[in-house]
Amino acid sequence: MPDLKVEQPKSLVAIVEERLRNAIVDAEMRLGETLSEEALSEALGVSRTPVREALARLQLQGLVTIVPKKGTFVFAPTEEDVSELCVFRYMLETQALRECMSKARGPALAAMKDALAAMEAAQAGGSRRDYARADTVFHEVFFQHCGNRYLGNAYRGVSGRVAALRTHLSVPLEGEQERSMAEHHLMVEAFAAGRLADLDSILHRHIMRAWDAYADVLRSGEVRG
Amino acid sequence: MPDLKVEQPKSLVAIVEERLRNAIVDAEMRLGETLSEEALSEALGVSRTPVREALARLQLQGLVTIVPKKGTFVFAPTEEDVSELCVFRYMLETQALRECMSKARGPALAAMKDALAAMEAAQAGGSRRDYARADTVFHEVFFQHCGNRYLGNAYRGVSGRVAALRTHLSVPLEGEQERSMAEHHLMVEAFAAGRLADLDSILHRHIMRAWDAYADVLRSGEVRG
DNA sequence: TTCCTGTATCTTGCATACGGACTGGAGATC
DNA sequence: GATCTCCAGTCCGTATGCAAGATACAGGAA
Repeated sequence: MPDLKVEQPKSLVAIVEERLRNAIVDAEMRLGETLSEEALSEALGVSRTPVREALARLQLQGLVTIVPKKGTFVFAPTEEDVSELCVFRYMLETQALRECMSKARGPALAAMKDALAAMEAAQAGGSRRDYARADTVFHEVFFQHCGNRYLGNAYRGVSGRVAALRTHLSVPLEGEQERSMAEHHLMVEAFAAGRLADLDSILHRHIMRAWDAYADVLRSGEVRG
Repeated sequence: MPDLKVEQPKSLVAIVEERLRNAIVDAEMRLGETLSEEALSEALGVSRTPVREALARLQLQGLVTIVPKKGTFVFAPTEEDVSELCVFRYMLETQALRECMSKARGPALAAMKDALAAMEAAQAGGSRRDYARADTVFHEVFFQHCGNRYLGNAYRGVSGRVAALRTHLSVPLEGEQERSMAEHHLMVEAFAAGRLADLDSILHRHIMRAWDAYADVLRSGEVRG
């Protein structure tokens, strides 16, 4: 018998969650913005129940903050937050890369090259949002091939924030995107060559430079509602 | 004016979540056991809504599995699961210890000693459940003092599973608890002396030995409902 | 003016109702 | 006896209603 498996239609909760997540990550909403369950449910054309459940999930991903009886707000990171997030992210990514290299070097490399191509395409296309998305995909590759689901889950738990910061706080600095591309190229090269130490240091520099940029923007206070 | 701040009564969701979590972690429920939202809500004396929300949170902690339209089940780890979990746990704990040592050595050491004392008390008292709980607290200390909330969150995301395995899969092997105590003592000593490399290797041995024990029990198949 | 207070209106927390999807078993059919 | 079909029971997904806390603001008292 052929494989006739049908995919289940997504639940409303899943749809709402994805929609809201995209709205936050793609900067359709401002950091700190107030969200009302009722307003959202009306805007989305569903009842409050799935909205509420989706918001609860997003809270666990750190994308919104729910204050009892007051309201729900898009997350608003402090400088310290961003710093800790970067440190944590570096820890996860470096570990994931280590696992990738020892367990699934070939497939991981191929996927990284694909993602890199997508980044180049986005850069050529000139859309900052597309570039940020491709960047996100690139880093997700590490976790798809690391062979440890818990590592991947942990990353998923912060990837929303990372991606959101990328979109909200990235400023089109002179040559910034070019430097980012160059670093990604270097990472792929180091990975292909199996130079783990180099890879670590590039990744560290890459993430910490991003942190600098974010911190600058945060200090300038331009992103608050 | 004196400080008269009142603590907010916990929400029903939080209460239900904690209650269910304890029930799973303390092995009041069997691994793989079926949970019905309605049955739970009746047993707990609340409506399905908070139960449902609590179950969703527990799913994100990996303590239950929700199958759409079918039911909710207490998690049932495979041998592979446990292996990946141990690897991941070692990664997190070793990183947390590193941060503790460089940022909050004194307080962390004090807290570890307290936890150790509690473990000894539990051992003297002879309750396996109390010992397992104290063990859990000991390892949580690392994350309370590591100064990185994301690291702590990531641990919270798996600590339920870790704690549950401790209770479900630990068998009172000859001298097992004594060996565990000895290892914890060694860890505290190494931490106090600032011997990070030793600490790492003790921790690694400690976790991997636990893994061995769990795997044995899993293979024997005694824990399934 | 300044401060307090009552109230209108917002928010979420929780309970409940209904319908669709799944499961297991009794009975019919071959 | 084996297999199919139908049906009742159970579960979840979603919508809706009500209660209670939080907030903002108008209006009165000092």
